[in-house]
Amino acid sequence: MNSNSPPASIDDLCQRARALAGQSIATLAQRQNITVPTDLRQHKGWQGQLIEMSLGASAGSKPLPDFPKLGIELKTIPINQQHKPCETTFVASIPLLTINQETWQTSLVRKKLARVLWVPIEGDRAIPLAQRKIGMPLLWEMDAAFETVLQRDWEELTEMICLGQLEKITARLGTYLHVRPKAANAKSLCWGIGQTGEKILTLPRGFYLRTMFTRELLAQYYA
DNA sequence: GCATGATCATTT
DNA sequence: AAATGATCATGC
Repeated sequence: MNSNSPPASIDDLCQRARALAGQSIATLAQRQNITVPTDLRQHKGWQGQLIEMSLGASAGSKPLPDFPKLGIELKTIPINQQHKPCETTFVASIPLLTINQETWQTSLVRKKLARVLWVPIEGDRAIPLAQRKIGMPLLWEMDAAFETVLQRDWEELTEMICLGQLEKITARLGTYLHVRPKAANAKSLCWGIGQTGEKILTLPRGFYLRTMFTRELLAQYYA
């Protein structure tokens, strides 16, 4: 599914990424010999995988960064007509029963967000998918200012999960990071910790980045 | 079920 | 219009 070789270096990756800017989804799909779906309703991950292939990322569901050798995570980010992110960004699933063993320093969230190649893509549903264009990618490293806020969010939300306050957690909590369901449907359940410390069946949850976070991030570099 | 990739659809 | 809560596809 991927005949593209992985980038040999960060410079190599950056060059490849920059070369995508201005290209359309149709163009990239043709190069990979794949068909563009009418829309993303039943193909929600398709666009991300197209970019992975186009940049030589290791495809598949391995729990590794997209570019293992470089330690870089790839994230596409849908942007509106004002070039602002119009969706949240999924970061990681939450191991509800064992996250008490984690700290911010050891957390998957911190690992995944340490270095990210953000690839903006037009996401306006009025634009046919095939015609949407790639924006200028940004190789980003978490800085102290962002980390301070992310850490605080992570610690507050993680504490609530550990204390059995799962049912009190809503997506309204958290400045940059928040917690939302991450499931196939409402019947997909997993075990979590309830109010009195008992195990309860609940929806799987994940950490997501608010649009405000990616909006500020992109604005810093493209302002 | 949980990892990968997210967007959809409804509410606010 | 933006945010929240729900959902879709695929592989192991």
